Amino acid sequence: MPVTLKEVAERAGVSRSAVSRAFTEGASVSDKTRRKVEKAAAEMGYSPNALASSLTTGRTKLVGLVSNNFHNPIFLEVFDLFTRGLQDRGLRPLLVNLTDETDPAHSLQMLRQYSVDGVVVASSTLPPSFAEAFKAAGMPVVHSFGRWSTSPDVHVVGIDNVMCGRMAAAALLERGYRKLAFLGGPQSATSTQDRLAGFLDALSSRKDVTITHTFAAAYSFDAGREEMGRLIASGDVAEAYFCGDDVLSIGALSAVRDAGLSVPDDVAIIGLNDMEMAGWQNINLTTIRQPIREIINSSIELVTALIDDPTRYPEARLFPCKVIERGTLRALP
Amino acid sequence: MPVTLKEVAERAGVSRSAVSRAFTEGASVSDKTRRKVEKAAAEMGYSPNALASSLTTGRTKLVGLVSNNFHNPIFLEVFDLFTRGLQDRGLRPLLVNLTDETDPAHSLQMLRQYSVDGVVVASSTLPPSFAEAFKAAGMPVVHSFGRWSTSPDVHVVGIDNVMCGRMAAAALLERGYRKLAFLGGPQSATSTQDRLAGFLDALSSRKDVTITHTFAAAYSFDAGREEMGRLIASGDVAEAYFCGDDVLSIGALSAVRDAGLSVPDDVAIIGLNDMEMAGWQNINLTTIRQPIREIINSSIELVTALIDDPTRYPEARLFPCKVIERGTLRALP
DNA sequence: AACGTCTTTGCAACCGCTTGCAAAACTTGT
DNA sequence: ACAAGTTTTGCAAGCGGTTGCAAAGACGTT
Repeated sequence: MPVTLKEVAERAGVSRSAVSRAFTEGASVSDKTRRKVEKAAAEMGYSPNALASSLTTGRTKLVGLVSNNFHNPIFLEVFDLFTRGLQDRGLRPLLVNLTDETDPAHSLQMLRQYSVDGVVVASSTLPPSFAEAFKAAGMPVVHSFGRWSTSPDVHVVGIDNVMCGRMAAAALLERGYRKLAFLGGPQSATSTQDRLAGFLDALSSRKDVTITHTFAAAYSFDAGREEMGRLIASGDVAEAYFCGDDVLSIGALSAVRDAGLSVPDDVAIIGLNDMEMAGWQNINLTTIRQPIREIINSSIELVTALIDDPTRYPEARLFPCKVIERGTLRALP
Repeated sequence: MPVTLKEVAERAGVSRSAVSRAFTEGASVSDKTRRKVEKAAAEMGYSPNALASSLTTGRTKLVGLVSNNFHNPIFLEVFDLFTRGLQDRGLRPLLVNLTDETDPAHSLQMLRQYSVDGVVVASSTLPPSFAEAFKAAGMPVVHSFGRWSTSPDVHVVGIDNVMCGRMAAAALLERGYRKLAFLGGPQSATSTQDRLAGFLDALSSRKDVTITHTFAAAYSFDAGREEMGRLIASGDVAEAYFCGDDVLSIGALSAVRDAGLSVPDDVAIIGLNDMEMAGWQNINLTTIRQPIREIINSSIELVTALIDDPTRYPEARLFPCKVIERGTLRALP
């Protein structure tokens, strides 16, 4: 049904190679034949079949965009930035939803079947084994929002979660809070573990502060609300909470207010991410901003570089976070 | 680099056709050779190149998922459901982000280059011309969340927006509100136009109600907040608002509360969509539920049917909506 | 053992495009 | 007008598969 190279060639009165060359950047064609070809192509509405050409060039311009975060609103922003960034560079995102998937084998196979040029794993909750499996299969991979390490196995772009934990601790201390707690996301997520580790580490030498920690079942409103509800019901409420993520914080906030407690007077909360919603006037969450735009641009840049040079030595790119002052912590003294 | 059919054939000691057949459902192969092939394939880690086979079969199992709604949180749910639904049927979503894109030509070309088997346009704000352009190019298309019509040009799956407008009007009337208003999304969106039309129509015969309407610049929190802020500042506030969408409603709610007015006593609001957030305790928005899960499943089912039979006559599939009672309208008398 | 029938197999052409290579067509210089 | 050099061109093979067709095999009858 669609027009092929051969038909254009016939119409333009040139060989198939000529047509192919007219559509390939930097190929050797005279202006004259290029024009003939372009004219014929335009008349017939021809555009080259990217899949067929991938067969010989070995490039599909397809990039696997793999994630399992389809319930945290910040990921809508993530998908927006990724898809546009990729499109701008002529790459096409093949979206892979890994919700409920525990074994990389299946997704690996499908990414292979479609010979993607590269893969971006965008998730802070997916175990590193996914990115590693893709890499082991020989694909250029970057794990965005993955765990930092000094000698990473795969390329990682994200933030230093340990540092964020420290930063949260410092912010709470500075403001005079002494009875502190960490309300984390899923305990299995590396991001949760690291944030907690940093938080605890920063406070370890302080004899005057008490610290507790618990985990919510997921990075979601309901999980945050439920966990905070449980804490309140148990009677053991801290002065200030570092919540593992904004959406969790917002759930926690809801539970706090439902219990008739006020924020930040009775309970203070600092989140992490700075998703759009955190700035909404009716939420107004103090939080640690994760520079997702930079992370994503860097990830895209890295994956394209990796496609050109697959032997690059794995690196970790970290971006600095900062506290965004809003209404759920009291002001600095 | 990856293993090819030929290598497997050599290892298994059979012809290339035999290998191909061993991997094709319903092909004629004896158990004996199938086993030989499977063994060799497993040992070598072979999986067939979907792109190469698409060349002869004419099927890529790629489906274009086209949208421009990357700022309305409900679309994260939409993407989740679409990607999983497609994956479950062995189809791969090729995501196309149309933000800032006004001309279908560009996306059309890329969908053609990748010879997608079908296209789903998921948007209530994209003009019908996109879906129509894809269809005109000969692709099976369904427009999810598109405008209903008795004789649609392309297949449409969604809700009856006019009916929703009527439903909102009825809900407000029933509860005794008489000074009503519509706060719509972008005026250019067909969904906005239809919701308004239904709303006005249902109230047209009522001499005892007053109706006004305005439009927000986008389906977003900020736009809703800003528009409602403007209305409040102008002094002309209605008793009850039908907002074109939940996220708009939540923005409006924020403006109302900031102005020191109470909901639903001073100002009542009913939204549309019933996104997850509408149910959050700190938002608790009365709204009209749009059954997105059904819409999406039906869309997927329709697009696959369309792939099998591209001549199907365009149909519109509408799903019923219903009012979800929460806290932003007063109770029924 | 010879026959007919049904299943399985391999050959070879093809899907739409790219590309190394050698021939053809231009330039340029003399 | 010719040689030498530089572009530009087409041929043909190949990318990794599929598939129509005819030959080969398996099987059951007689």
